[in-house]
Amino acid sequence: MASDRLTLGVAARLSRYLQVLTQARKMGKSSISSQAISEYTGVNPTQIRRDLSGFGKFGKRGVGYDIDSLIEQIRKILRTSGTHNIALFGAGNLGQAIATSSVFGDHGFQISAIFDVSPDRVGQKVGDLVVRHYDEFAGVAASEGIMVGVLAVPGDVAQQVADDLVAAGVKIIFNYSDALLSAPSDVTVHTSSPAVELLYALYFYLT
Amino acid sequence: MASDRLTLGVAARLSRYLQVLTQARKMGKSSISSQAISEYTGVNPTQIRRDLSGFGKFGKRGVGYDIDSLIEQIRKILRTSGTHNIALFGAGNLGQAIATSSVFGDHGFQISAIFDVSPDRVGQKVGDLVVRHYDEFAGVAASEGIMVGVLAVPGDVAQQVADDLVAAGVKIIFNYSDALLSAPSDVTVHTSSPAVELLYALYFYLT
DNA sequence: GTAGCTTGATACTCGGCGTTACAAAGTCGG
DNA sequence: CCGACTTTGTAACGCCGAGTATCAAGCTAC
Repeated sequence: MASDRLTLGVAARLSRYLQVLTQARKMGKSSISSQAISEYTGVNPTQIRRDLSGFGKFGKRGVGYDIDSLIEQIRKILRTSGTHNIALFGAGNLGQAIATSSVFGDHGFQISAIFDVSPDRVGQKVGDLVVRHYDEFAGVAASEGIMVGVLAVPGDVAQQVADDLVAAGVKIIFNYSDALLSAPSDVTVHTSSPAVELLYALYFYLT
Repeated sequence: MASDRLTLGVAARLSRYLQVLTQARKMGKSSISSQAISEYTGVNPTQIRRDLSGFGKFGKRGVGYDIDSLIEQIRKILRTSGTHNIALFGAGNLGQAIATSSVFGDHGFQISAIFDVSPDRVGQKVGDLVVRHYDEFAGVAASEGIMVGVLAVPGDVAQQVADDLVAAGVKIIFNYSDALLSAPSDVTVHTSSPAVELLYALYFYLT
């Protein structure tokens, strides 16, 4: 079994290819060249071909890569082929935006529950789901085996929620709040920080 | 003039340090060690010290770095000290979430206008701003010198808005929609793709 | 069949980053 | 005042990822 862990760089690039492929498919394309992927990702075309050819011969010379089959192949490589249940915390503006967007669904992540504490929001429908009270989370986590939690809560309660998630066995926390979160080392915390990315982009524009 | 462009890696890390420092300051801390920054960013402490010491001696041995002055120094290095005006497009759930959040403001980005096309939203107040009609954008861009545009619009109109931004001289586009955007090479397009980042995190958890 | 793409593969180089090690400078407790 | 401890600043070394250049093989189209 060639379960050699991919390097960070390869895994990151494969994920990005996946995004481009998913969108290209939505736009009705059926095949795409490494050159075209390069234009959308900024990754060198040779690098792209090397990344892909390391796992098999997915492309057709003179044509490019078949989008549907390439998506499937990359999903296999990343071991994320199936559907993954995720839980969303916070049904405010941000939570609603996430719940009604297709960004997660397009990549095999199904939001299986939304939690909030506000009585105004609990019981309301957001997308296809009904917002449940935060107290119900422990039970849901146990029965559905939630591994990923998405935090769309205010920064001052984010750590508290994160602690509860860790206690319930969640292994990946996606943090949309601006708080810095502490978690055990076996839990992956990813904090979304648009302003930081913006600073970074701005620097390269200014110089 | 030492306008040597920083390498990609250094600029990216400095931006992340800035996020940690900003949050640490909010939590009332006044100084921080490279070790502590490392725990939040995952960057090697030696690497952090090397990044910083390349520009001057900012720390105190035995103590750490003074947070306020380090933030100022990094801002200087990144040439992003001042306040930057950005324009937000789309006043739906996502747009409102962005407008009322402090993530951009904390890093010197001031949202100076919000645009939408829906009559229901135009004229409404979001945060401190009144939503303006999208048609007004060209005029605002000319008078305020907007360089950064944030797209919180549906995917099917994102490219159209992006084209208008390019025409108005915007140089950095931050795309929250799931569409792939085409733009001239002198315009930086950054697409937020949480699902991709999630896939990436999931891969490393599964293996 | 020929011209023109595009993939697949190899060799080479360069640079970023982790690692290790250590001196210098500060804090803290007695 | 002294000694233990912490933390920065700096240098040396080596690995590995990624860009570059180059070429053969295979597919399409005319």
